[in-house]
Amino acid sequence: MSKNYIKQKILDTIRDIPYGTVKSYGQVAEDAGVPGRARLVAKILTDSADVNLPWHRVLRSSGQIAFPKDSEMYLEQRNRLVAEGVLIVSGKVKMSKKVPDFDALFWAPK
DNA sequence: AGGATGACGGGAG
DNA sequence: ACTCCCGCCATCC
Repeated sequence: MSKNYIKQKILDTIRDIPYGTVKSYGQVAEDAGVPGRARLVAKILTDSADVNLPWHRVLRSSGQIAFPKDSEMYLEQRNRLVAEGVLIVSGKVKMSKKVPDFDALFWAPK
């Protein structure tokens, strides 16, 4: 189990996140076979500027975007998520895979 | 060598 | 919802 093998595994896991859905750093780590290594996932994202990588589909377990609210990256990530139709309420993405109900959609702040 | 720092997480109060 | 606090571990002073 080389260091690169794990890195590759994590990148693959991120690439496999379906369009319009999200996963937390911890979930990615777990699915990649390295539970408890959320920080490693973040680190790998930091130094992989791969354009084909859906980095915007990875968020905190709380559903929050990991960047400061006013940062460039924050806006970029938020825009990409919205573009994929991901529902965001009060700055938090709905982590549930369940389809949001009518009320949630109707009352969601613009 | 040792302390501080992260695109983090979970538990306790 | 919010604050501390600790586990985690690669990196950087």
